[in-house]
Amino acid sequence: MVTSTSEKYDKILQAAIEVISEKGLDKTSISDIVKRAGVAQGTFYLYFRSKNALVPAIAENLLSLSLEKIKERAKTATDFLSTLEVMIDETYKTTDEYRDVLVLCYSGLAFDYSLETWEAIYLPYYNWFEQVLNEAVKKDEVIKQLNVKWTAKTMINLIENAAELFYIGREQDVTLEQSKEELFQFLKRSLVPSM
Amino acid sequence: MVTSTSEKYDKILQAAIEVISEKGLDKTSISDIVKRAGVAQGTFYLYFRSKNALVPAIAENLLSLSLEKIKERAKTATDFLSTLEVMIDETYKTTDEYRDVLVLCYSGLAFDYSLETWEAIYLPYYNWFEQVLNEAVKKDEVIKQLNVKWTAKTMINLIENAAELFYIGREQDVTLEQSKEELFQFLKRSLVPSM
Amino acid sequence: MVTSTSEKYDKILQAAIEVISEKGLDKTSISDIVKRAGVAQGTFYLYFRSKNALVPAIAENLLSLSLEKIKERAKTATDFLSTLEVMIDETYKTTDEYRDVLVLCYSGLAFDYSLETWEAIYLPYYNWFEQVLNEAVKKDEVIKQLNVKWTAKTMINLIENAAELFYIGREQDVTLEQSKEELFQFLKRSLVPSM
Amino acid sequence: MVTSTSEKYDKILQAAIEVISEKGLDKTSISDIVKRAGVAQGTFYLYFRSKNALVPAIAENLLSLSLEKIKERAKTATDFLSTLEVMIDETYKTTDEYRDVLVLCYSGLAFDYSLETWEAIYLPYYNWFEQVLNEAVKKDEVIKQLNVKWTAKTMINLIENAAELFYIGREQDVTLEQSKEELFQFLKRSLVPSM
DNA sequence: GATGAATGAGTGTTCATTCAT
DNA sequence: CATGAATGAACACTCATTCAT
Repeated sequence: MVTSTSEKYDKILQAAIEVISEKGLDKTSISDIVKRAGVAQGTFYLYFRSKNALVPAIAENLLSLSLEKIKERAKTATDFLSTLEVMIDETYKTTDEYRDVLVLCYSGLAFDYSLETWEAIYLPYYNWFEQVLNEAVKKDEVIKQLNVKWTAKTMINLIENAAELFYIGREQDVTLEQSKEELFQFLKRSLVPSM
Repeated sequence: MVTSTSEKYDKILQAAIEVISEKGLDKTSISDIVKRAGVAQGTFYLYFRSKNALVPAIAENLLSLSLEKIKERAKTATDFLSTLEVMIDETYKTTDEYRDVLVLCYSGLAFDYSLETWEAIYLPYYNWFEQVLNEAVKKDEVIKQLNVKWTAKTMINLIENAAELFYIGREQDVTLEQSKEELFQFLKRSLVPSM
Repeated sequence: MVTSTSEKYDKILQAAIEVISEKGLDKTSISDIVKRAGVAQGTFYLYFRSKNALVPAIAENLLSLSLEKIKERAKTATDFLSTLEVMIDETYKTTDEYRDVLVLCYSGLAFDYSLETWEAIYLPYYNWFEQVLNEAVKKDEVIKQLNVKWTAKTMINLIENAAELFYIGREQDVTLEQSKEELFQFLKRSLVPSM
Repeated sequence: MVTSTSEKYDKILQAAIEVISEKGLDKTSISDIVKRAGVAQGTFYLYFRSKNALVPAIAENLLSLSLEKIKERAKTATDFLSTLEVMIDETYKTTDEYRDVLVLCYSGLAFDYSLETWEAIYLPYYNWFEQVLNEAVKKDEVIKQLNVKWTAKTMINLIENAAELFYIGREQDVTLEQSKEELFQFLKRSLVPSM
């Protein structure tokens, strides 16, 4: 996953995100994308091996943006629960903004990519959150009997899913605040010592 | 979602599940499916509006099968946690058996279907589990301060995701038993009163 | 061209005229027609050998209707020019009412039918008008140096074409009355002795 | 109607005229055409929006060829009747050479094209002949009481129809010379002052 | 690097037609 | 006569990809 960021690469990637948001991956043609990006048909293939190669690239782009923001805001968080709040809030925000492209990314495996690709994309996020959990364990902010690796992955997935459920599945039973709060409490109960 | 179960419909659906399991949706042609099903090309379109219409149909088929089994086994469960165990166990089993088709279904929204379709498919499962949760609340088996609707949806999603993570994401850090146990404890801590 | 007029035959033919008027021949499927006619798919083939067989059938239907009316009204015409006026008027009327189907019929040969079919359809019209012309010659109402057969065919074609030009080609330069009058004078000048 | 004449465009168009002449439009597949033209399947769609888009393109091609020749030969014509003779002769020739494709073109409206398309194709022919008629009026070669626009259109149509009737409808009653002569006299009587 | 004309394999879908009931 | 489920051949069209410039 080389993030060779040239001007054209970015143009194409952003155009792809836009067009796919509007039409869905299937109905989006390379022709649509290059037209929007303002480059030639062949130029696409200077930056992406194939149409399908877009999906992980988009995912990486969005996920690293999102992680960036989370890390930034988490700097000011003094305890684990504040960090958790930041993660939830930021994940909901990203999901709201990119909901149409995110269904692609969250379900990337529905497109025949090697797991390695996706592991690689999520690794920085997983690693960072494992670290957060480990520190929380040390500080007795969360219970000790956790498989940290499993918990990190599962929680990240759960948060993404809850957001997806809210924005895309359009739960009509709860408000945004209620959804986030319910999720927060759900996780807190599971992780934080009763007293 | 009319479950008009004619002989041909079933033949085609089962053939589709088989072929898609082997080749993935993209690389599966209608021709592949009808050949396997032993019907004519045009017959497919008597039962499915389009190729994409297969996805919700498959999802409904698998989910209702799975729910059937869960309900059956849950009959013998005396308390909430036993029921939870059954759900987890059965979800992992289904995911194992149909992993390649399930990525399609779990990520159904990546294909341009109306949410209504998916809501309708999941509704029986959601409804059943809401009922289970409500009874558990009554019996003080789980905490009272739950938004039952939200919790039902989220838990079902979480269990599916954990199974997907294990089988498809191929977690290498935990065994099957560990994964299920970790999940069980995670949910138990969040739902069951401390003592 | 057997005009075996059964109830279903008529239903199907009328339905065909309606649907083809709306969607054009190409985009009209047998399925559309039988649905409109309220009969079963297979029933169509009890009355028509194929989809293409509809075109001459429609043509015959419309042309014989039109000829019927012309003959009826021509009975009261005392001279050749009155008869000509009736032909023009009635042809314009039919063209107006069935313009969308008539393009099919007027250009029937664009569909691979044997000329014999079309000759047969037009024969009664040609024959009747030849007779009219012959009588007019006898009565010195038209010039003598005419090839009657050629003139009959050509005039019928010309009248149909002028009507088509007016209604379908949507001439914007003349009114309905002007178009008919211009045509009438055009033919009169060519056929009627100067004094 | 952009006559972007690139090499490939011409190759495809000529191939289409040939194949359609042999098999008719319906039974001609794009595959037939591109094989004959020696280009790839997809190349067809770089130059024609669809299969049906061939029809006006062919019509324009043939009509402009025909008009070219008429204009050329008409240069030497000293009076209106000579010009008329040229038109008739050339129209019969074109109809003879391209009879199978011309039925398509003469009946273009049977294919769902906008009238504008056909108006545009015929416009140069109409315009040229209107001019011819106007000059003839000035020179007292034809009668004054003509609606020139209507007459131009109608005469062009009539000539085309007479030729079609002769070659395609296979009149068996007259020879080529007789048919042309009959037509010429028919028009002459209608247009030229008696003395 | 950038272009965009050309490629041609690949496939979903339609629909006229048949035939067992 | 009537039905309508089943057929399966046939095809227009798309589009990811390449490559000469």
